[in-house]
Amino acid sequence: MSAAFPGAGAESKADLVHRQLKEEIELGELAPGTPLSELWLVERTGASRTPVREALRRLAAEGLVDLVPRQGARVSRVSLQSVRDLFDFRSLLEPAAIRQATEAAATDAELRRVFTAMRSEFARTVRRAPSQARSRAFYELADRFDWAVIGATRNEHLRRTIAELRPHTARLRNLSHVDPRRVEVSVAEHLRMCDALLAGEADEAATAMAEHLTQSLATIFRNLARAPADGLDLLG
Amino acid sequence: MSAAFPGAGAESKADLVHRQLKEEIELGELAPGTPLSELWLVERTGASRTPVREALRRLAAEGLVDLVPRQGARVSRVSLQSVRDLFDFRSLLEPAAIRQATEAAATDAELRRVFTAMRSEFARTVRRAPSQARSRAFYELADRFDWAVIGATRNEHLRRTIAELRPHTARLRNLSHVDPRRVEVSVAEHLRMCDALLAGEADEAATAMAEHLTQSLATIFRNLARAPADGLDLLG
DNA sequence: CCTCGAGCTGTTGTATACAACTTGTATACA
DNA sequence: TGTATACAAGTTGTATACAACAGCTCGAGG
Repeated sequence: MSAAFPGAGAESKADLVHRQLKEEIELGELAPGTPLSELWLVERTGASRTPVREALRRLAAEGLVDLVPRQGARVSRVSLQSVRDLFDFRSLLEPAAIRQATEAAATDAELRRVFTAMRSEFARTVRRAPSQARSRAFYELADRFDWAVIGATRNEHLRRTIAELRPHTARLRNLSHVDPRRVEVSVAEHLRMCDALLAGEADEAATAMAEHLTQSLATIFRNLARAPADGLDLLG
Repeated sequence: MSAAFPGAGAESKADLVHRQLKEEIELGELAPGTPLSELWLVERTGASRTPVREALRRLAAEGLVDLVPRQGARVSRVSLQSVRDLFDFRSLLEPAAIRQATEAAATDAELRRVFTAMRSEFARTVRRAPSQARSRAFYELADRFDWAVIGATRNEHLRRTIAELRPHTARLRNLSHVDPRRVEVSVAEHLRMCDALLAGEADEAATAMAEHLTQSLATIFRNLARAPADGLDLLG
């Protein structure tokens, strides 16, 4: 019983290429602006042009690839303005999402269990000595937190839209350099969100999320001013 | 010089099929649930399977088509829950958008001119005697208003997301029956939005938009309860 | 009467050949 | 020297053939 529902067992080649490329773009292995010729991707992935094209089109719809007709695809560029836009938009969506998650948790014991466990993990993280490993562990945990919030979001459109923004955020993190001191503060922000969510205080949770995003953006900009990052266009 | 920027002059067959299908779905000519076999679309449009597939994939990304792997595409279904989700999401996005538009108009004379002209048109509409023609004219005008707001939205993500929701809203209007009395009220709501926007009162504009959306949803549900609409699943 | 399975039919997934276009280069000319 | 033009290489857009899979009918067996 490997397939839970029809068509779930098999991953099409288009899915495969899409997933691979998405991952590489997210990790920054394919830098912004990198040309993605269909033929090159055919050689690289072993698939034929048809699934490669489909993957590129899908990535373009997600904003990870810029597609110019009759000219080809490139990994989408990242400008200062696009970073601002991304975080402004997240500041609109994610407070609303955590508000819905808070309301959902009020009547869903399993959800409360998940967030309680996460709260413990965040608390453990903050007691560890600063290190590369701790930073990695924290961001992995923060990712799981974000996905949990997304999963608890009732509104289909809201859920899908936030999910689509995540690769952009992840890429930004992998393109810029991590500030170890940021981890301390960010853990505190996540603890605050967990507490509010578990206490059923939707407004407080939303506020905490908004401030968390504001702080994240500020940190990114501060670090960018200091260390003019690798794959970023600083035009905007 | 018909092409303002590279690749703008020619519309690919994929673009064509996409646009045609989108329009037919929006108008309700292709009812929710209608199967969209690739071969059938090939016969219908004259294009080959490759562009047809691309169009279907794009429509699926926009949520207008449901795509089941190895099984095919259908025009996406509309449930009561999906209508609620749509309007809840719009209530989150569009007040923010009109807020940005209001701020933009404060420093953009051309934008003010556009909205002033629209205000006049709305005022003219309200003085006409109720009729089918007036309803059509009003909705066409309301559409232009929405697009103007979208166009004045600074945030790229916000703009794209709202634009992507519009076909869903339009389809809903074309699937259900128009209530002539709603026009009266809706015109007033649009006048209020125009006034606030032109006066530079962003909060008032946002509030007006939020209430407008609330009223729209309420009307749709009221009419649906009375006249169980044609192409809608009433499961949710 | 019901269940199960083989085979058929029609569908989507994939590969590939061909057409149309864009860009860069080399050459001719003012 | 600068400019325009024709050619060539490489790219994407499109059509189509083939492969793999899902659903169905129909008959055999219990």
